[in-house]
Amino acid sequence: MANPFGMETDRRSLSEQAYEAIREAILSLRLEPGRAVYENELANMLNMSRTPVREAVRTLLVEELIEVLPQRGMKVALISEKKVEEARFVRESLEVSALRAAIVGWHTNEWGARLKDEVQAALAAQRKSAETGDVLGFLEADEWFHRLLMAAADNRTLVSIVAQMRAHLNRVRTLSLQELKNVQTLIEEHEQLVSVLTAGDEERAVSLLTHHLRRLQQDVAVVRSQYPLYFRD
Amino acid sequence: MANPFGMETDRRSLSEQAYEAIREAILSLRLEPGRAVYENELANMLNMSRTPVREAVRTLLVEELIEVLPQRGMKVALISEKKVEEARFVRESLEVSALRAAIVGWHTNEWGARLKDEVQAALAAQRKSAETGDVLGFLEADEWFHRLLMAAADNRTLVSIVAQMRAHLNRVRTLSLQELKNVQTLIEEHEQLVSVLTAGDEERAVSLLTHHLRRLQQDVAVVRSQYPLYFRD
DNA sequence: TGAATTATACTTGTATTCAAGTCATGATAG
DNA sequence: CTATCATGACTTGAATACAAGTATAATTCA
Repeated sequence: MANPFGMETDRRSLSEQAYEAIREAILSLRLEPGRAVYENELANMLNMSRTPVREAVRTLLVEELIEVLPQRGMKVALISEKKVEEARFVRESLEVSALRAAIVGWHTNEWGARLKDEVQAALAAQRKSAETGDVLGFLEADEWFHRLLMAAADNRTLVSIVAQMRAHLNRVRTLSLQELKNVQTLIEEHEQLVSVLTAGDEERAVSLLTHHLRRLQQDVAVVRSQYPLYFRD
Repeated sequence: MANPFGMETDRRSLSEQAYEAIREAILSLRLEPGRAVYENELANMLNMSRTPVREAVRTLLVEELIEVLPQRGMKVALISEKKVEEARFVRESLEVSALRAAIVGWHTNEWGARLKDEVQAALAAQRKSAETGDVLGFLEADEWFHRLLMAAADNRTLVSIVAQMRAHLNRVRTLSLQELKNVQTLIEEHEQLVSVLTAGDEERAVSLLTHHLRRLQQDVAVVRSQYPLYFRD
């Protein structure tokens, strides 16, 4: 056997590894908005050639997380208020629709029981991250929670689009949560949503979720005033 | 000057050209669902090397229009009933939301006047394509019409996602429209929608649009029975 | 004869090489 | 001193070369 220690080499292609690594670096703001990056630089960082990096960049280009200036270089996309609001709008539309489609099965079918436990786990994880001040962990738990909400709608395409929208929203959220100020409110809204959902009040649930998802709109202006260099327009 | 005749060489990158060409070939069904394709084959067809083809494929992969089987080849994605319904659901959610967001300005602001003329032009184009039996032209005019509906919402992100969803829906529609049977109904629904919209009846407009967009659900089963080899699952 | 094994001819994945555009720098001509 | 034009050091874009996995055909051995 070529690999007696089971030190399994990453069997994902280098392109995928590059994609995930670069994307994560952008979303976590380790690669800050507006920063110039170069294919060679990324390739060296990731110990690979330019080829897989280029393929990863190609995907990040579609997601508008990177911009390429031909023959001049690339840069991490600046945050655009317009783009953020567009993404937020799309997310609200889809997540509300998913909630409406799923609410029937929330009680009746198999989803209900299994989901409710996991929802509690997600909430617990979020509370814990809030206590320890782990912003990144908080956002992960938040994503977990919202994914569970959508799960019952059984629409992977929808979930993946929402995830794509989240990419643009998360950079704002990461910045706005630096002081972990409003996290308590967010968690409370999650809990409220769950209780209304188990009570079966569709309209109230939709209203709560809509309100919850619009909260970001206030943050944008604040964040922009704190980090003007991260913004475009 | 190197080019005295103004024979402007395509200034788009080869990657982009490849992407558009391959995508168009898939959507028009010239590359039929399930057909095996190879990077070399496509590169030869397009008179370029594998490199730009690979970059194009990378994007088509994200859109789920192509599948790659490592070290074995690629194939044009089969039509999936599940995927089609997921895409249709997403489209309905977004297009309805856009309509609701835009309906206010349909009368009042600048959009109204400019749009209405173009809407009539789009409808005319659609009627003409219906007469001449031009399926591809019909779908293009249809897309034009729906783009105009969404335009007033001023959300490019939303429009681009709907366009992505349309890719999966269009293959079904292209097949179902081969006999140009229901086109009259579709056009009439468009006209109705416009008149209700100018009348300012939001709820009725939403109801009409929803109904219009759900029409595809019936077609899928019919198309599948006619072209079973194009389907997965 | 038949099953296991080795060639072989494909494929995609990745690295490397070459081409061509951009920009800053500095020499050069006026 | 100023404006213009080479020059060179970058960049991304694209082509080619090489590596490695897969499936099929050919071959060997029992």
